[in-house]
Amino acid sequence: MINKSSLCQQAVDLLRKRIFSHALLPGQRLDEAALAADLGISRTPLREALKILSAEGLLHIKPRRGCFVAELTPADLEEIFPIMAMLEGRVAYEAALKAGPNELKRLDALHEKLEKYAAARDVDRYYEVNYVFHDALQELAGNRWLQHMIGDLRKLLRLSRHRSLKLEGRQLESLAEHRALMAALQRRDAPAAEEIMKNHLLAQLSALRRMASRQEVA
Amino acid sequence: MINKSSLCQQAVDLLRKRIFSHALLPGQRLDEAALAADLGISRTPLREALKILSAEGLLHIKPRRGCFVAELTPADLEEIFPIMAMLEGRVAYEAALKAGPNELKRLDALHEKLEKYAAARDVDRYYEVNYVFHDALQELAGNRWLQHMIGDLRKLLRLSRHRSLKLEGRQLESLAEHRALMAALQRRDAPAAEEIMKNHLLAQLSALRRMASRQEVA
DNA sequence: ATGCGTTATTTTGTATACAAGATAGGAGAG
DNA sequence: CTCTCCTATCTTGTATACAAAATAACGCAT
Repeated sequence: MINKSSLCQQAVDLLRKRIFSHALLPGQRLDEAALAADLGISRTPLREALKILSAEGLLHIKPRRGCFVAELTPADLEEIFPIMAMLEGRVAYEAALKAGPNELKRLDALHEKLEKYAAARDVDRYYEVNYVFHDALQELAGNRWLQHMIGDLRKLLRLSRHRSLKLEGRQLESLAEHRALMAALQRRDAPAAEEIMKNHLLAQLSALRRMASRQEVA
Repeated sequence: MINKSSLCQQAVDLLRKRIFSHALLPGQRLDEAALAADLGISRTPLREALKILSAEGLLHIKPRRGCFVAELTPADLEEIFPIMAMLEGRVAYEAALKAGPNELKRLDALHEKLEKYAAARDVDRYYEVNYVFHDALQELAGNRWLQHMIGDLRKLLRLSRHRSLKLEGRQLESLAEHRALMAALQRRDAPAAEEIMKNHLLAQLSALRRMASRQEVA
């Protein structure tokens, strides 16, 4: 690991990683002096990093009161997932239009991996490959701003663990949705791809709802 | 004007204003020392402000080389407007579902103003009221994250002047679209409202294209 | 013992000082 | 006269020091 970039950028990267890995928990307060000492840097670049993360929505800065890791409520998820559904749906639409034989091969290879990990009940790898698949699709769509918007929201969603795949039967559903998506892409059926992707995202939200209500009971 | 917030926040607000008013032009380089002196603050809070504006996409920071006002290319607009169309379309959809008699009255009042300023050929006021109308619709939809996403993109679009209304006949078209939107809202026809709003945004892009090609000729 | 007010301490916000990389200008060689 | 390399200067990046606000602690009165 080469430390070539600025300390501010390094701090941003590291804190993001800590937030995503839940080493820093939503709602938690960050002490500047302590964090700076921990990272081995001064408060100046650290504060710049905090401002950046705040602008990204991962932190909330309360003036004169400190910096807190952002929290997503169920109500937030109810808003964010439908937006993601639109954006990712659009990606699927554009990708279907642009998909050449080579790109389809690459996507299909990723899809095969999904099938494999699903069969092996390996939720973590499935999740990971799923992420790569969506990423590959975005690259194929080649819409930088769409990618940017989706990336912003995806970052926010990583604030808490949303492992809807752990819900009984959800992984199979997810896999079926991916299968249908691949079929639509191979048919170059852009509207179908869009619709399937939308429903894929909305199904995730639905699964999360079911998990939440189950936890309330328990 | 009370200076109660932090110097960083004040710097953010002021610089944003300068960018939006085109006192700072896309591509322009910002000298930290000079800017700090100009604002009467030190470089510490100024740099925090620059990081925030960079995260918002209004500035680009090239490490060790300085800070530049962001530029939007026609290609960027081709990507951003369709995304705006989706998001604002969704706002119209949700607003149509939630619209009560009082809210419809308020929107109608704003629409009347639009009609008035259009008749008076007052492009600036039309633009302003148009903005308020879209804002009121977002408030009515009551979807904070949707509002947030749209706000982010709208900020970017303000980097350069996109006065599509100045194009021959465009203002009349725009007005007709608004009229159709109001009608759909009053009918509580959410899908129609969504479609009209989408087309309203895409028509703006189309007008911008026509303006660009006309300028190329000239 | 509890509630309030005052003081002490911690923590954020800002300014200044310094280090290192980038730019510009000039001197020397071809 | 032009190109290159070296040096001087400027600019960004970082650390430290200080001011002001917020929190915590303590004592006092009820």
